[in-house]
Amino acid sequence: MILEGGGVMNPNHGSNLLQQQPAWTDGYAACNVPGGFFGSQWHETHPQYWSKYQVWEWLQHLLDTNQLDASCIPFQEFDVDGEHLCGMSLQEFSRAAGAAGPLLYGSLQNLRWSGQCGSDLFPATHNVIVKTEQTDPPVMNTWKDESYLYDSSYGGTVESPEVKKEQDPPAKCHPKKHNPRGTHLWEFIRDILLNPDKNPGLIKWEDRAEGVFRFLKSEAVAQLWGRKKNNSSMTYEKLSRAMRYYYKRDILERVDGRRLVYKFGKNARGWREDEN
DNA sequence: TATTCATTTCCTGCTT
DNA sequence: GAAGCAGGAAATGAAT
Repeated sequence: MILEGGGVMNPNHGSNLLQQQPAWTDGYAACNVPGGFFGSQWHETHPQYWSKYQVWEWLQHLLDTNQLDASCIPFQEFDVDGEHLCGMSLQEFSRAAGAAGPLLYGSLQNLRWSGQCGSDLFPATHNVIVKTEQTDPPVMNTWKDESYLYDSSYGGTVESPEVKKEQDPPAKCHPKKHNPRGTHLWEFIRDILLNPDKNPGLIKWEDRAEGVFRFLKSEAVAQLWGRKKNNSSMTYEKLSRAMRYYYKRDILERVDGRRLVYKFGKNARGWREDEN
């Protein structure tokens, strides 16, 4: 292992990450295909010009910011590019995503016409004037300011736990108990597995029914995770350490004798085919 | 301000 | 010898 500063722990690690150019795009250029994992980020581009993967990133962002389980949004229903997405009606969003449909629709319309997804995100869903054409430029540089990210406040249809308690039995869509930092690593891994068309040979199921999967490009996954966390120094070695901590929490189970193979445990949710 | 949580980083030893 | 795994220890940063 090569240590920063000649083997001494660098006290400033991560301090300059936002200025650093992600180096991983070089090493995995084979994956840098249109609509793949390595294009520009969704918030840098107008929704009309999103690739399928950017649509997926946007969905993931909504899960993160609204503290929703991945089961709230069936990603397979959104196997479309930005142009197709922008053409979907509120009814189509509701049909595809159920209770989360209006949230998705409102967020998208907000992005399309105001270029923001801040705290007034959801109210826009009720007063959206659907335009039939637009000529916004593909790249909206103001969106590069990510200060709006991780804003979880909106007044949508997904009720607070307090409201839920007095109403329906446990619904599919509910806020997470604790997930202040957005997607957990295991959820990130799971979502790659659940979206094989967005997963250019990074991870594959070994036994779908048992939740056994294998890393095909371990370092590429680590770099992708690092990109999500704004940490360009992420490696598979570090990622795998985080994975091993999941053993204690029964989120993952050990698979003895097989390299790069993991198995979802009883506390991992949303990976089973019949769960969505 | 202290605590908790979910990593992240570094390390040693072991296995493949 | 390289790569990966296991797990201890400490650090980090955001949320509570």
